[in-house]
Amino acid sequence: MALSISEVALLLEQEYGSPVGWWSAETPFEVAVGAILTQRTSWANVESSIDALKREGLLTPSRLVDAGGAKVEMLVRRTGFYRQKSKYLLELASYVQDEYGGDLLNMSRRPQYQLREELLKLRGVGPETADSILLYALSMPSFVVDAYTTRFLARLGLDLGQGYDSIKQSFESAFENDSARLSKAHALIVIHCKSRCRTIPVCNGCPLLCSCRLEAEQKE
DNA sequence: ACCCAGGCGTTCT
DNA sequence: AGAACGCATGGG
Repeated sequence: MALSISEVALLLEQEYGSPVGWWSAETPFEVAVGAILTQRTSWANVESSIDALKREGLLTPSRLVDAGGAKVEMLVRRTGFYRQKSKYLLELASYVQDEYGGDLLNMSRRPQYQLREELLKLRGVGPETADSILLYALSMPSFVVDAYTTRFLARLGLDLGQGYDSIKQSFESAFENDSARLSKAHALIVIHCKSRCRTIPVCNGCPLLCSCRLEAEQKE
C-alpha cells in the first residue's frame, strides 16, 4: 500500500516543521523576478542578483523597463544565462506594466486558469515558472512541480501519473486547492531534498524515506 | 577538472 | 510528440 500525498506531507512536516517565509520577498514582483532568475541556477546566486537590482532601485516593472537590457544583463550576470534572463525580465515587466498598471497584484482579479495561460505566453515563462508566480506571488492554489518534486516522488515510488500536469493535478486535488497547504508541501519537498537527499536516486540513509517505508509496511 | 543548480525555447527526428 | 541542444555563471 503506497503512501498518499497527504501522508507524505504530514511526514515531511513532522520531520522539518512548518516552513515560514520560505520564499520571502518584499513584493510579488520580486517573487516573479526570482522565479525567472532561479531557472537552472542555485538560489544563492539569485539572491545576489536580486540584491543588486534592489540596490539600483530597479525592482519594479517601470524602473526595470527604463533601465534597459544592457543594464539588467550586468546585474543578473551571476545567475547565468544572463542575456536570456535579462530579456525575460524586461518582457515580464512590460507585461505587468501594460496589462496590470505596473502592479502584479492586480492580476488577482482574473481567474487562475486564465492567468496561467497568459503567463505561459511570456518568453521565458514555462509551467514551473508560471506556477511559482501564481503560488508564491499571488497565493493562488497552483502547485509547482520542480526537479526536486519529480526526484522525490520517484525515490518514494509514488506514481502520480506521467507528465507535469498529472503530478500538479494530483497535489491540487489532494489538498483541495488550498494554496497554503500546496506551498507548504512544495517548500517541504525542496527543503527535504536539499538538506538530505539531493541527487542520490535511492537514499538509504534518508530518515524520512526510512520512516515512509516503515509506515508503508505497517499498513500491510 | 568535472558536475550540477528550484527551466525554457528552438530545432531536429 | 519527444529528444537533443544552447544558454552561461558559480559553487562543491
